[in-house]
Amino acid sequence: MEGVRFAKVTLNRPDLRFPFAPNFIERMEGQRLERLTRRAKFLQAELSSGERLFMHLGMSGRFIIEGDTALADFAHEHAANPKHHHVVFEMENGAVITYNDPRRFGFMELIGVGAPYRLDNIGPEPLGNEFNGPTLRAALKGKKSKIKAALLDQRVVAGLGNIYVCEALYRTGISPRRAAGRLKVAETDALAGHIKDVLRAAIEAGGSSLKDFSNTDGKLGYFQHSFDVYGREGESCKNCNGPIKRIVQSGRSSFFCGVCQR
DNA sequence: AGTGTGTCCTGTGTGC
DNA sequence: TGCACACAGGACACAC
Repeated sequence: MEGVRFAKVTLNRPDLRFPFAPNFIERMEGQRLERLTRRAKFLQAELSSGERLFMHLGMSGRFIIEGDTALADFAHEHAANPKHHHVVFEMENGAVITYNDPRRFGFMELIGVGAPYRLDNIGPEPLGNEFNGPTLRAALKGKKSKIKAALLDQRVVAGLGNIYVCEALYRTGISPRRAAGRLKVAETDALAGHIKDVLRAAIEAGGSSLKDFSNTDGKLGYFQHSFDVYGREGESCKNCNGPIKRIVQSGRSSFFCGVCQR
């Protein structure tokens, strides 16, 4: 899509999770997509008009790539139901990009030139140099919230979700119930390292496919087979053989080993 | 500043 | 097989 103009934009409904921006189609058609990047869990398209289109897949969103310039080997392993085709981008080079999202937890937001966006004040990318033991420690300083909630807070570190927080805490041997501001220096150092490690391993495995997640080639990821604790309630801990527990924290499941994680 | 709850939706898996 | 129900990768609003 980079360097190519939007020839035709079709909206099959007035909203996803949020309503589409006013005059969405008119503001998109004819614009060239200058750069396509990612920040946290958001895709960002910079348009030649200077406006920015942010796209979030929510939990069930996916893009389908078709047309005469589509990657030859692009194909989803499970077909999408066309009744959830909500947005279609027809590019000037013949590529057709369709956004499909059964649950409609995803969204697209078109932000005017110079206007602020909700990503402006989020934390560092976990795989970047700005995220490390000392910066994590600084972000957690004085926090009374649980470390589980703190790591899901995008202002602390951007882009971690429920799965990888559970896995990183297990690898570090830290209970999800610990107060975030009371971790020791050695613990925040180790935690930052394990966060990077688990993300790198997951990316290497093509991501985690719980239901129908696909990576950017449309292929299923397989990191779910490498989970140590996520979704493994009642199974034995790989380290101590004790049972993996599940608790609910701020409405989300936390999986952990009560013996290894303190 | 925290925590907990509810909300937006549909699809899937489980248990009866 | 049919049905009811719990639960799901995220982010936000709101009450307390």
